[in-house]
Amino acid sequence: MARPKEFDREEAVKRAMVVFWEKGYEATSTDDLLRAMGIGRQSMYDTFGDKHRLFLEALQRYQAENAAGLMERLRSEPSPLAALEQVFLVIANESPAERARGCLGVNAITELARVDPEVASVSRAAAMTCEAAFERVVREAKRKGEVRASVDERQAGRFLLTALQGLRVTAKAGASPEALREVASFTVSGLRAR
Amino acid sequence: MARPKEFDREEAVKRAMVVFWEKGYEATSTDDLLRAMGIGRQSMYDTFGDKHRLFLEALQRYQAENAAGLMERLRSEPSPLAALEQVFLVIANESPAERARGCLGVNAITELARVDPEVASVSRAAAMTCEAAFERVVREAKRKGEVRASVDERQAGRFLLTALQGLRVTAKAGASPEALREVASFTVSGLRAR
DNA sequence: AACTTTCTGGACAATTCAGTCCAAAACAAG
DNA sequence: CTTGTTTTGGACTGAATTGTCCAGAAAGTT
Repeated sequence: MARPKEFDREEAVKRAMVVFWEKGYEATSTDDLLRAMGIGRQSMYDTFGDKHRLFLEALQRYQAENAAGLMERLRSEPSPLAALEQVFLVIANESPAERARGCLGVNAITELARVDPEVASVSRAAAMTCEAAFERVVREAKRKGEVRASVDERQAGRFLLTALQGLRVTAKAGASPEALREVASFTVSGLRAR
Repeated sequence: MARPKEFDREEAVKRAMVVFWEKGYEATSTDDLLRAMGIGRQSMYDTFGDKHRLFLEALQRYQAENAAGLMERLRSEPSPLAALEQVFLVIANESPAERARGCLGVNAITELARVDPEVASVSRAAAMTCEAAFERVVREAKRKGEVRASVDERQAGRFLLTALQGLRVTAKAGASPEALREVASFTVSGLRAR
């Protein structure tokens, strides 16, 4: 055996993730990444391969964390519909800096999905996970009578993911917190039993 | 007087627009642009200033055309709600290449709004125009009894723009036409009077 | 303590980038 | 046809890009 790495791999990916998140893939230089990760050039290439591989790893980590956060929030309230609304309201209540950052998943899709099959594949997998989570919540909400029985659960799941991505774009475009809150409430209210 | 330009300015912007649309801002090189526009380097710099100015002009032209298309489609059906659904269904019915291209407006927001005030400003203006158009249609739909009277028109307008942007992201992520159609219908059905 | 393996950091190479310069060509007006 | 102005295209520049090389340092193993 020999000398162990001086840096923490997880921590390094996390820091690279933030840079990609804020600047996008193309606009991020390897120097940006090295400075943020606090490691040397060779260490980066040895450990992660190249910029593209590092990006994929950062994206996957983001999607995993994001999905976990989503599911936790969906279980945080006794009322499924209230939890759902909470998921959307969280975006409206973020700090201006966080809202401007947007969603790394959405950013990756719009910047790269067209020409990068690996990014497209990771994004599709993450989308299915989120849709399924939304679908479960809608089913539960129907069971509790919060959502009309006529609502198709799968369609609703897909709709909710689309609405969430749209809200991320709207937030990044600079919409006010009040406007975002209105959209959040409106989105959920479309499902509500009346 | 002296020698007139050999190329058509409008046509050149249109071609540049397509390149930015397909590749994004950072990933587009000036050479890409010159080849697509079919003009020389100096002509481009003389006529448009620089890459950034050219992008802004292309983005503004896109937003103008996009808004005009949206309003036309919103007036294309006797039923406001049917016209609204049409707006969303059009995306689902585009060719795979068109769906993968996404929306230049959305792409510009996610790639640049955070660091480019001019892009942010153009995007906000376009958003207001679209929201207003949606708001008018919702008002008309309420008048005709297609939409519940309890629906707030402004909120609905904002919601619809967000949903449209989300659909553009979902489409770019590779969702099937059927899935997109479902989301389109579901989005509109949330407003429908029952 | 010696040896072997791995990590590290700085220098380096080859492209590629946006933007400028300049000379020659094209065109309108007199 | 001459004159004056503008366009045009190719060569050029300096900076920035990603990725490699190499020598020395650090650590585990025996």
